[in-house]
Amino acid sequence: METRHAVTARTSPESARDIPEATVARLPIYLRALTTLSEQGTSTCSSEELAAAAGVNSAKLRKDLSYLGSYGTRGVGYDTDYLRYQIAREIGVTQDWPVVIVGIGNLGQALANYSGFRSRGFRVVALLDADPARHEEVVAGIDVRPFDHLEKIVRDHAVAIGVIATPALAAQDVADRMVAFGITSILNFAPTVLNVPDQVDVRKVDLSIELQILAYHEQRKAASA
Amino acid sequence: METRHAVTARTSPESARDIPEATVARLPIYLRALTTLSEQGTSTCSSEELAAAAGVNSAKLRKDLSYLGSYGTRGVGYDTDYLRYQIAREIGVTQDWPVVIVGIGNLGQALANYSGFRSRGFRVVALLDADPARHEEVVAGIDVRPFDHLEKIVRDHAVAIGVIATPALAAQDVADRMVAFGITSILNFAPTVLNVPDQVDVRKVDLSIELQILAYHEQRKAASA
DNA sequence: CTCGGTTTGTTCTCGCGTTCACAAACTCCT
DNA sequence: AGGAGTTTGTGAACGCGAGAACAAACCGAG
Repeated sequence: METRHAVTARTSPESARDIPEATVARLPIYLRALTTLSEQGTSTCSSEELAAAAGVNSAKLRKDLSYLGSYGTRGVGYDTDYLRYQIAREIGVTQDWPVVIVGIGNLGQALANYSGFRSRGFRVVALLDADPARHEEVVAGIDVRPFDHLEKIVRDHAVAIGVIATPALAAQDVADRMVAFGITSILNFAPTVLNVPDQVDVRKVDLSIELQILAYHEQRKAASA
Repeated sequence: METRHAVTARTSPESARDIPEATVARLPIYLRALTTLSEQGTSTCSSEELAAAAGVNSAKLRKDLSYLGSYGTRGVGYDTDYLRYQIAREIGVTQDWPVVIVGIGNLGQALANYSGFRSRGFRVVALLDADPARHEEVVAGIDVRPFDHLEKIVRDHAVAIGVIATPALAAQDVADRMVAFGITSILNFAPTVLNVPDQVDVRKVDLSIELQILAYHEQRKAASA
């Protein structure tokens, strides 16, 4: 986890409170649970209900929400749609985030096709790949373009978020260029530790690491049986 | 995080110590870093070097490793291959883990093709999908088979780990059947909270949640600029 | 208007994880 | 053999997050 810069001193008065990292990581879960509840026609929900839908403790949920403000009504609960909007606004998904994906292998294609991005305020503005053979292709309705176009695309669309879905060897180079062209948040699917400046946020998703963690616990279960 | 059952009392004498969850989550990272170092011809490394390769603090690394035992030499460092083997053994990836993947959409295909599984002790023994139209296909050299075959496959191959890459609506049902047939570890890519018994471990990977977390920080950066 | 029931927001305590700092242990050089 | 220089392993301090518990606030009935 990157150390947050302690420049929380004198920003805009209303968004000054900083939210614990653990809470930030759960807000999207609450958002999804609220959307589900809303689609089921629930207009009001208690912290108990919402917590159950999100798979967390109700005390934790209430504490998390308290960092955003007082959006509930005691004795009643939370207005589903109102709370949903407040969380979405706090996360920042009420606005549109242009995203560029680099590396159109199996995973890159899966990401490009993933409808969950678009519906949550993320718009894939470009798919890039180093392999010229792929530049003919169209994936998810988007042309695959040469990696060289990165700079122009980032500039033209004011892209702040980049996704790396390349092989491990290429990842650091891709990250370096992304940073050089002004991208400040990277979601990395390549199995490598990325080296980036402090101002740049990196989140890593590693499929095989998750499996290995499961294997460890599985081994323990087998050993104690 | 599921609460660990406190049956640590009288298990096999050598693997009795329990390793903190946070450490377990980092062991695969160390494993990868060690493999990289080994491939580069490094036969010995200090905690400082290894920590740099893994992207963590060297004190944290040493403490993590101390839970496994005393595998280093003071004044010298760690033997790369030896330490690598010890971590692999502790995680459990020296043995072979049969894995079944359910849901062969874009993501399922990406997972089936991911070479990082096989090279780390995971073997995909079956690809299942509910859609009959896909049962003709062969993905990554493996036949796609009907979801009904799950029970037989789990029994025949003694599968303990299942991967869910279906749409959100199908995920809970798939999980229920996996559990019913004896699977005790689930890696869930579907954007839903799964309900499973306590003995079953679930890990969740959610692509859009990671992006939303980045968006939150990105918004903060923009606000304080 | 008051009172009982309900649910939020918050305070407090506890445990886990991170980090510092240092003693113990090893190597190498003289 | 002895001492200087490294590097590990760990004890201790610190900070953050989880959960319990409760007071404050709201609704509705009488």
